[in-house]
Amino acid sequence: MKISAAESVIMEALWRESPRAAEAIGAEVAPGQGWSEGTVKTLINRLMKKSAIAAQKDGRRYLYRPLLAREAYVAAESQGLLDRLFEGRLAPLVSHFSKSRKLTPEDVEELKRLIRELDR
Amino acid sequence: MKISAAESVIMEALWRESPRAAEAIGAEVAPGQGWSEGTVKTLINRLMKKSAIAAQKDGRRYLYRPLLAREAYVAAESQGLLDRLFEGRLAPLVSHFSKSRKLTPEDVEELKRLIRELDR
DNA sequence: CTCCACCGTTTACCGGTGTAATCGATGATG
DNA sequence: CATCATCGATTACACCGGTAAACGGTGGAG
Repeated sequence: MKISAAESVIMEALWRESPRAAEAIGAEVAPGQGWSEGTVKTLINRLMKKSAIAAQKDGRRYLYRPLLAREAYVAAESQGLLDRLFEGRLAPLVSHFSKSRKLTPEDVEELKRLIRELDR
Repeated sequence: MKISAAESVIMEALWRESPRAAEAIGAEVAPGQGWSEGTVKTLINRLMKKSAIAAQKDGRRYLYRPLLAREAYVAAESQGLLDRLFEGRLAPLVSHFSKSRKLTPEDVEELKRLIRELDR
């Protein structure tokens, strides 16, 4: 099941810390997104219907935690982008960024390090 | 204005070859997507409203061509993914792929080549 | 025991998207 | 010239997503 953009904001909050109550999630993300508490509740419910998160009772409230791992989500999204725009391959994407000069010197340094590791 | 997934199929066709008539676009993409000709027309119209493509009259029909450059579209989509999932930086994305072993030897070779070029 | 505050659930609504049928103009055909 | 086949334009409609208010149960306060 696809996670929408707004839903992913909730997921990110839970990936940062879980389990947490709806109130805590709202407190963290609602102001920045300009959301009301009601919006947070709706998104939590939709994520439960999609089985992306689960709830465990804690007294009178629920604590939520992710069922979908961030790794899996990131992998699917990234692969999707590569497939749609770069024939499924990573090198053309890197090439795109290098051409558009969006790489900081630190990026270049880290890329070099990664490549070196790949050889071992 | 945002280009939707279905619309991007039309864009890709026009990026491959333009200007072209609606019929030619449909002939190329409709069967693969399971679309009728009507669907192609609708998508073309929406892209015109979004000023992502333009039409020039050619006798009794129109020929369409992209106004939005593929480069710009790819750049926006890619940056969006990086921002949402990798703190806006490229290195973490590459790291993600290397960790999940999604890199072919050719990918690694090409990445090395790219990195070498970056130093110059 | 009663009422309230709180929390999750249900319902609402609008705009966008996927998918398509219908309409209306116009060039081609008999 | 009248009719037909074609195109693009208009309209349709259901579903999803963003945003939120209303509803309903229940634990705690008086």
